[in-house]
This record gives sequence, structure tokens and C-alpha cells, in this order.
Amino acid sequence: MALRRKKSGGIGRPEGFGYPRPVSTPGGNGEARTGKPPTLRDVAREAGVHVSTVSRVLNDQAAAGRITQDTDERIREVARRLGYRRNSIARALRTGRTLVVGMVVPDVANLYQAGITRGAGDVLYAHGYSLILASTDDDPKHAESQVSAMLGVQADGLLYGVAREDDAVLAWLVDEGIPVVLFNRGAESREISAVLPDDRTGTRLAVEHLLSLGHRNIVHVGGPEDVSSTVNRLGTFEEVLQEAGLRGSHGFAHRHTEEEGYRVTSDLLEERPDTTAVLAANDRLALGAIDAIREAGRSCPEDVSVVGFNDMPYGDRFSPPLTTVHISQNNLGSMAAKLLLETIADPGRPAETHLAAPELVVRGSTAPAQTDRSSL
Amino acid sequence: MALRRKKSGGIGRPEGFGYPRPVSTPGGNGEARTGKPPTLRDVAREAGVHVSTVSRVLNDQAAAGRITQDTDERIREVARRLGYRRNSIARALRTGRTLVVGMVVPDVANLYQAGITRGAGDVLYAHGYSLILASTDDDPKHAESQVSAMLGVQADGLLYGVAREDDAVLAWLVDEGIPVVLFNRGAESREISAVLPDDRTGTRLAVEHLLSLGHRNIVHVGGPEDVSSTVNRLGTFEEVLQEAGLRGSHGFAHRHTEEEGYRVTSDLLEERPDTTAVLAANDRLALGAIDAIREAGRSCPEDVSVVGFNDMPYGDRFSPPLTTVHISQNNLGSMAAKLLLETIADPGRPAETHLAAPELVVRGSTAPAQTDRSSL
DNA sequence: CTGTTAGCGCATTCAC
DNA sequence: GTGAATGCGCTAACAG
Repeated sequence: MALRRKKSGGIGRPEGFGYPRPVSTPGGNGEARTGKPPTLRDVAREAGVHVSTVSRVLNDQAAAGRITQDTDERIREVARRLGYRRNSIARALRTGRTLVVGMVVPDVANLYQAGITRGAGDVLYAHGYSLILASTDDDPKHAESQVSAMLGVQADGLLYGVAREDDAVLAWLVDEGIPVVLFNRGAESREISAVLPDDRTGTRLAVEHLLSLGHRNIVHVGGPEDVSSTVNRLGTFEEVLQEAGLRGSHGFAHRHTEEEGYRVTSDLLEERPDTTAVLAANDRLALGAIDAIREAGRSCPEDVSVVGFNDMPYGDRFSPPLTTVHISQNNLGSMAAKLLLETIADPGRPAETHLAAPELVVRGSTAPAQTDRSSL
Repeated sequence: MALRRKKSGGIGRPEGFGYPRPVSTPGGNGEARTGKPPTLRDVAREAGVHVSTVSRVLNDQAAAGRITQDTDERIREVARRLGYRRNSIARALRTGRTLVVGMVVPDVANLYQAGITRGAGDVLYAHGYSLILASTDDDPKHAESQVSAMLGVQADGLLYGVAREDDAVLAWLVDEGIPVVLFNRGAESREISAVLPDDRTGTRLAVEHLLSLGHRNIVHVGGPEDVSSTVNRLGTFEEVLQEAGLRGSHGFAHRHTEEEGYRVTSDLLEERPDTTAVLAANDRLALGAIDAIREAGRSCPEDVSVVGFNDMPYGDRFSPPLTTVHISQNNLGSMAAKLLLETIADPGRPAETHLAAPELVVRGSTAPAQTDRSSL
């Protein structure tokens, strides 16, 4: 480990601490309020009223003119003085609602995802919800256990960002009847609300940009085959090319990583040496594509142009700056959160799909096609 | 909004949905198992035993030879068949432990933080804990409400990544007696466990690197003044320079953003036009510094070198690739999580501080100092 | 307007 | 080895 211990205090048990022992109240640190957090009962006793009255006051039901001004104030004062904080566990058990929402992403550490998380988190927080986050490494196995854990904590709903075409976990969730909103990736086959990038429009923008630069030999680096955006982006890629009387090759990455982008692009470049442009299904794949181009002894954008998708943070600082299709991550996340909140409030509402509008951002990784090399 | 509605299904209430109405069981979708998740009692009835027996079995207390092999198997079978899942809310209410940990970061969407979050999340998850995440925008006001929310859900412990020198929220947490582990930023004044980057060693590495390149006029772009790493990094910066018989200027950014890095660097460059190198307290500030250098009509690294800190993801792809001090985010996060778990298990244990070892990563943003311009 | 009552689902002490 | 009883802290009828 690249970690050094400063003030050591016992190495701590070697591994996996079993069941932690009961949280004993430190020492006889007695005195005033330390010992145990105050409960409704404590407040009630102190204020000389019944527990339920306190509950009502603290839940602002006093607004309905149901509580004496005086009682109300006294209770609030006592609560404040005692440092009362509602135990949401108890409340959740009673009401059946936890005000917790789970969010499942492929990787928390992924930049693009992080923006979505932020957008969703802000909205949820503003509505009094907490956000439980889990990474699955885009592995369905992990997804299942993570989701299971979220159901375990009785999350009121889930934001699911790892949908696949035949997603067993998703099927299960729907089956359980728990509110779910998909983001980023859809599941055409199911009636579930989703907030997705407008893959078709975005891809069209990108391909047309390449065409307008004179590119005729374009290849596409797709993502995993059973992900909705992969299908949509590839479909549109071929469609637009066809409209222009062209045909392009493509390959699929197993994961949305630079390594995979590199691998697929390398193969594609070998197979079609006349390639002058590559459209990647996402920015990380695009980065890998640029690596592959260089590795092949060519340069980007002089020899071959590259377009990404998503507009991940710092894309403008890369070398070359990445031409890509921008999707507002923050918006996507907050929309998904709002939709989920609405679904939780009204489980019966019909599924809705929102598409986040794409925007082409032209930067340095694309340039006019070179005069055909082979004809020289 | 850059969002379009596809299948619209009612715009949904304009804003803030008050208290969602009770989750009514959809329709008479009755039939078998849909309606309500099975409880211990359901399993007990179905298996013809008492609730407590089921509880014991499902908590593996059978291991102690306290349950008949037969009963054990039967119960497990029934539980599986009914799709029983433990209600952790109820369990938490009973045991006083939620198996939930809160994590407070300045910004979820920050790359460096994201890696830490990932490391922590993995460890926590492996130990059966869930992670609640909150962004504070590095604003103490937000921190308070976020932390309050976390205490509300009765988190068993907190990973606190926004500590300031006089941190009221932190003081409050300690007061409450809730297990806390700081990460990234420490609070010297308190006896709290922490996992921090080794600021001193890291800064020394960076400054010595610049000195070895022949730089003599070095400035430092520090972070917010009341953050431990700012203090440590600045202190070491001055110390190392002094050892070399030099003195450097510095400025403080209000936040760790590119904009602030730009602002501070611009000021510094104006004040000390002979500057040939800048040491930034973190990578984002470094990025801003590079912007400022260009804006001033100079170039990096030719005219002035820049060193960052943290080694954020993709730093190697920037233009120029960033020379920086690497800190393993993943390790830092997982160490913090482990420490917290240990603290939760044994609240009495003495505070420990772990320092994550830094490593200088030399890339393209630093170069040998030019011959002194003024002497030409 | 406020007090009483009754659990939410589970873990745990005590009997047998 | 298993059942019975109790209560975690809270909200939600229902009385008064």
C-alpha cells in the first residue's frame, strides 16, 4: 500500500471485522445531554405534553390551526434546547417511506456520470431525499447485489443507469413494483420512464459534421452491443451515411473505456486503411481512438478526424481538444431525479421518456479530409 | 431546459410535490406475491414456526448449533420461495445500527473526489454498508444541512472531506459522538482520525523538481486559507525555497477551481513578471494557472513551468500534459472507509492519521528554466 | 386542540 | 431448540 501510518494506534484487526460490538456509551461521560439522542418522548416529558402532540408540532401540522400557538412554541423551544432530531428510521418504519433514493451507475469515478450524479443529487436533496450511490463496473452481477442492497435499505425509488437490452435486474425491479427511472440508457422493451440523450439527433449532427468536412471513409466505434445508446448511435450512423450514398464499418467495444476504444479503432484502421474519420460512441472511446491513430503512425486531426459523444469535462483541454456531442449531464441528472420523485408520488402515472438535446461542439480533433492519399 | 419531452404523459405538477400520497397498491394486481413484501411473520407462518426462530436462522445464529438442521433448511427454503428480504429499516430501529455511512465531499462531480468516493464505496459495500453521498460545494452552510440530513437517516458514521480549520459542523459532529473520519483535509486542532495526502513530502518533491530544473523565481497558488492542505503546502513551499536561499510569492484561491487558479496566477504574474514557475496547490488550480500564463502572452512550459497536485484523471492528456504530484485516490478512499469501519466497531479507539504517499509525476508542463530574460 | 391506542418489522431476553 | 413477550421511535387513526 502506498500509505504510511503516522500516529499508529494499533494496526487494527487484520481484515474484515465481524459484527461490530454494541456501541457502548463511551465512559461515564454522563453530565447533561450526552448519553443518547433525545426522542419525542423526552421532548414531550420536558414540555409537559403528549408525544403525539410533539409529533404533530414538529411535523408542521400546527399549520392547520390544530395546535395552540403557545403549545407550539413551547414544544419547539424544548426540542431545540434538547437538540432533538427526528429519527428517520423510526419514521420510515412507521410511514413506509424512507426518503432515500438509490442511484446505480457503472462507475462513480466516471466523469460523465459524476455530472449526472451531481444534478440528481441536488434535486433529491432539495426535496428532502438522500441519495445512496453504487457502482457496478457495468457488470450485471454487481448490479444485482447493489440493487438488492438498495432494496434492503428500503429505498423509495431507484435511478438506474446501467440498463441493458435484456436486463434481468431491471425486470426484477419492475416486478417488485418499485419506482424506477432509467437514465443514460433505455430499455425499449419496457414501459419505464427514462431520461436519455437524444442519440439519433446527436449522431446525425456528428456524422453530418464529418461529411461536411469532406470525409467519405468513416468508421464507427460503438459501445457494448446490448446498450440502447450503442444501438441508436450505430443505427443513425449507418442511416446518415446511407443517405449520402456511403457505407461505413464499425466495431463494438465491450466497455466504455479508452482501452477498448483503442482496441476497436486499431482493428478498424487495419481493416480499412483508407479511413479518414472515426465517430466514437462516447468520449472515452474517442480518446482511445486517438491513441490508436497515433500508434498507427498517423495523426489526429491531420490524417484522421475523431468525434466523441457526451462532452465529458475537460474535453476542451485534451490534445487535441475533442470535437464531440454535448449532453448536459447536470440537466439529465436533475430531470431523472424529478421524474423519479413524481413517480414515487404517483406510482400509477404513465411512463415518460425525456430526451436531452444534443449539441455539436466542434474543437480540434476534426479537420477537413485530406486529399485522398491513394490517388497521389 | 435543453430537454424535450417524447411521449408526454402530463407535465407533472409544476414544482415541488408536497407530501406524496400513500403508495397505493397499483390496481387489484393481486394474485400471488404482489401486494406487499413478505415479512418475517409471513415466512414464519408459512414455515410453521415462530417469528423469532426465523429471525435466528436468517441471522445465521444457527451456526451456534442452536437450530435444527431441518428447521433451518425449511425456513431458508420458504424465505427464498417467498422472496423474503430483510427490512433493514426495522432492523436498524431495533439494533440502533443502520449500516449506512455518509460521505461529504465538496463536489461529487470533481474528478479527484470521485476516485476517492469509488475507493470508499467499494470497501463499504464489501462490508455490507451503504453509502450516502452529499456535495456541499465546499460551502460550510451546505455542509451543515447535509450533515444534518445524514444524522437524520441515522448514519453509523461519516466520511468528512470538507474540513476547515475552524469547522463548526465538525465540532458538532464530534460533540454528538458520531464516528467520523476525515479525508483529504485534516483538522489539526482535533483528535479525529484522518486519511490525508502527505502534503509536505509531496510539496517538497514538487519544489525540488522545479529547483532542479533551474527555476529560481517560483510562485505558489494556494487553496482556501483555512484548509489544512493549503497551510501545509504553502508552509513546505516556503521552507524548501528558504533552504535554497530563495523566497517565493504566493496567493490564495477562494476555491479549488480553474477560474480561481487563473485569477490568482494572473495577479501573481503581474506582481512578479520574472516568474518562471508556478506551483499550484492542486491540479485544477494548475489548469487555471496555465490559462493565465497563456493569457499573459507566455507559454507553458517554455516560458513558465507549472506543477499541480493530486494527479487528477486525464492529466496526462492535457495540453500540455500536467506535471503533478500523484496521490492514489482509490487508496485514500478505501483507507478512510476502513478506518471509519474500525471506528464504528470500536468508538473508543484512539484517533489515527494516515498519510497517503505522494509521487512526483513529471510530464509536459515543466521544463528547464529559460535563461534569465531580463539579463539579455 | 390534545391525549390514547396501536402497531410498522425486527432482534432479543426470558421461559420452557 | 423453540415460542412468547417486549420495545426500538415514531405516526396515524380515533377519542374526547
